[in-house]
Amino acid sequence: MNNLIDIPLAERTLNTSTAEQLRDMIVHGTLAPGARLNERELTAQLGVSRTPLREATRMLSSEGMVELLPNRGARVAALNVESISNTLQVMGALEGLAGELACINASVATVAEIRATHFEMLADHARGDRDGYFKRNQAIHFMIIDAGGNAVLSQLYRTLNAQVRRVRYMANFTQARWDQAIQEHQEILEALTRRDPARLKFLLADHLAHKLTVVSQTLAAQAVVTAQPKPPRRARR
Amino acid sequence: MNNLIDIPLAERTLNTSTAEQLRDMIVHGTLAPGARLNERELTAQLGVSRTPLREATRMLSSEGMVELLPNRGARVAALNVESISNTLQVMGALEGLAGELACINASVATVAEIRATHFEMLADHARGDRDGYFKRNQAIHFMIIDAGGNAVLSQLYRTLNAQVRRVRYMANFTQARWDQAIQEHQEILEALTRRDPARLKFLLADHLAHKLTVVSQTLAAQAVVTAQPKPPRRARR
DNA sequence: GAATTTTATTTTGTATACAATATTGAAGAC
DNA sequence: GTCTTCAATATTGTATACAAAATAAAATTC
Repeated sequence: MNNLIDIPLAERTLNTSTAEQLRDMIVHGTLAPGARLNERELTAQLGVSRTPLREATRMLSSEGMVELLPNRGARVAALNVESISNTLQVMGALEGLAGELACINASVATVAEIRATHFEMLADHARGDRDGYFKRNQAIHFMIIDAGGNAVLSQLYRTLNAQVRRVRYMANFTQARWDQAIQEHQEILEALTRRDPARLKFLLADHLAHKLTVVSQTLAAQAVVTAQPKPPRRARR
Repeated sequence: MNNLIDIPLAERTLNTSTAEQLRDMIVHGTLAPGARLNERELTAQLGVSRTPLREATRMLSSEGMVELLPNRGARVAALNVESISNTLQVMGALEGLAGELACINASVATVAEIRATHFEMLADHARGDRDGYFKRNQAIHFMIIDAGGNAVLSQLYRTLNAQVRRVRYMANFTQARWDQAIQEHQEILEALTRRDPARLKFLLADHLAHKLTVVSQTLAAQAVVTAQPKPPRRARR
């Protein structure tokens, strides 16, 4: 008989992949904050029936991506300064913990890989490649988080990070701030290399606090982003 | 026209209440760690159809309460020392943050209410009323968390707390540990009253570390708790 | 005209039907 | 006896059908 433990080789099912697609659409802004999720439209668009679509939206609601309105379906969670600030605060606490854990648990190979990615990020910075920079930057943060070896922490961090990624703060990311962020990353890498948990914790928290500043400015600038208006309905009979 | 913002007066729907029932069953151990969630059985038991039941289990999977096995449904997430230890570590980081925030944001009235509940908890301790103690204890921790004024943090803490509540660690909760916990709570209250964020953060983290010890012992003792065996199937034709 | 009621239509919530996969038990091979 | 093979059954995944609620348009009142 097959043992229950060793089976998740598994093909995925529609609810999971639909959730992934919706998450992407929300992160990329295709589904704007506050937008209603119309099941008929989305089923047509994604080519699935209502059942897996609804299961997907319910999963997203538990992740905080969408809000459920009883008898009115779901809408994309709002993106205001307060909710993002709250999220970043929590991420700061999680990064702090991850930093401490990473100092204890990170293998030499992992630190080496973080260092390598750090230099690739410096290259992106030198070239002025912002997209590249953001990718490496994310990768470094994920590696530090994962180096802690706490799966619950990693999972939670990713969920929260997706929320923050919904804010497109490129515009408010000045060259000066970029240079400063690079400097901060330099210190982060040094603290990790020296395995100095208190220092690493402080630096990561500080780094995130600066990010909060940039994101807040962005949100204040674009004020409340809402969904586009609905098209008119066709005439009766 | 009705504004979208002010509507969630709302009656709840079946998926939400079913999720609540399942969560309770899992927390109380009616659904043991590792147990498969049979849809036919559960629909009969809860009196709902498969659709809301499935939506509920999908929500629970995003909360980490159950695991989804593609084409094999869902099972209650395992309860091992590692996952609980991970969860408690994260809760510690969150409590630390909450403590700092509470020192800044808690109203005088809130602190007074926490103090009042603290004394009721002392009464429970004096009477040896463990159930009462656990309730007040939970209430105090939730009040501190909520006093921080970070809704994301509150929400996350509650989700993680539900996971930990699945461990019934009463047995390993000795009188000595109980007395010590009471002492720790005394200091926590004092730090909050003095609005000393660093101290409060330390105390809360320390308090949770002790809890981890007790929980670990419990889990080590009862080893791996698994589901009861299945009843035999009726004969063919 | 504006405000209100009524009716049509859409949208969501829930149940069920059908299809695909997994599991079980029995029959057969050895 | 144990190990395969195979068919019956159960279980899950997905689509659809039906019911209830919400929404929007039209009709009515003032």
